[in-house]
Amino acid sequence: MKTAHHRKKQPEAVRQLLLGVTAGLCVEKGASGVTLDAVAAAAGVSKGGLLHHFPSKAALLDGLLDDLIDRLDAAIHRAMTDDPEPRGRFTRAYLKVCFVPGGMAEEERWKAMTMALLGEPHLRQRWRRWVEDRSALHAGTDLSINCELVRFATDGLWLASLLESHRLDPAREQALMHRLVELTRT
Amino acid sequence: MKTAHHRKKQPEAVRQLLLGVTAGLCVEKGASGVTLDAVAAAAGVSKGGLLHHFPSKAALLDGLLDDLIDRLDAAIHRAMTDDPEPRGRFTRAYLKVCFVPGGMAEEERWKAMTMALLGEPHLRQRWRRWVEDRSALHAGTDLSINCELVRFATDGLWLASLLESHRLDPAREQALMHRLVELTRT
DNA sequence: GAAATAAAACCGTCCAGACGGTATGTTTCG
DNA sequence: CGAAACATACCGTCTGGACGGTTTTATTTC
Repeated sequence: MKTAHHRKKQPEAVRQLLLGVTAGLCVEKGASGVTLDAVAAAAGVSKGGLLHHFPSKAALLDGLLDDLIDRLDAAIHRAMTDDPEPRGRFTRAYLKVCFVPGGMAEEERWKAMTMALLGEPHLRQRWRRWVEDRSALHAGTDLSINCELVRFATDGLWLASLLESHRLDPAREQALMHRLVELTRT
Repeated sequence: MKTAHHRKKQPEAVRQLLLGVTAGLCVEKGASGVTLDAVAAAAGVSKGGLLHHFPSKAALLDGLLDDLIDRLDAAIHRAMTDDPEPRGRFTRAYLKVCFVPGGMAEEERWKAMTMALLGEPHLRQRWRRWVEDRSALHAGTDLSINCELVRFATDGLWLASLLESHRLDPAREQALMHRLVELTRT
């Protein structure tokens, strides 16, 4: 790829591209399909270039997690400020961000990340930390049994979409969402 | 089957051992830690021996899934026959099997399996088939929104235990379970 | 403001080790 | 014996990543 030399350099764009390609590859070919060669090739970058942005494979996955946690935090925060009712606010935001179309735009990447997460003990721990932190942070408003239930159901729904399990029809999904939101208010 | 005197080799036992070791390795070292060499070493068997029982790595993982699906079906069936109430019977059994201590003894192996499942598109599809089949099979008794909700929550709970997220205290867990069972009856 | 210099953003190659798998023994058991 | 249950040795490929070069961009200097 000779043109790469003469192209205008946009390191941040390349970085994002690499993360996106990593995520996509993870979904399509599975966790074992994520190799430096494959990522570099799919992104139209040499392996050396890839290793310039992320000095190791672990750094690449860590970078992906960092990026996505930031986005998730931002999306949740956005959803929470739109919600006047304090009780169960975080739980509703969590639900909304995960499943309302515009909530979390990068669904594909999250799928990928979840897979890598479950596969790699190190990432698993980092994720666990995030969950604990957020849980403690919103203990004041989202501690009820029902809220906890809703959050677990959200995770379950999420897992189902990840596994591409039986897609329930939209009407039913709508009803389920409504019921879940309802539960956060009791 | 067991003539303790002259039976030195117990191929079936070795087979089970290999599956167990595979599962354990997957949990401890992550999906990438599952290599034929590692499995063979951890089981105290040569790689040739391992490949005698499972002619390929894919066959090993498939075998693990087969084995666990059989166990899951059996456990669910057992739980269902103990339940007099038809409505939501399957959902309650699903919940019980996943979280009552004696329900599903092989928790470690299920954790491993889920990871491998999410990582490998092929296994993902096989699992999806199982979910669809069971869902259709019990459509008569477990079709309500609440049942679906409970099943999703079960998956979420299970995912949390997989990630070793914040272990909620037993009393709270008990309350949550009670609430979930309650929901299956409405 | 242009030349000089530093630094960042890449490329292409090579390699040591790991990995899945084969091919070929050797022991054990019915 | 003969087949199943293992072990040993080995091979081709792939993978992570180290390394040295080249080109683009930013900064300083005069």
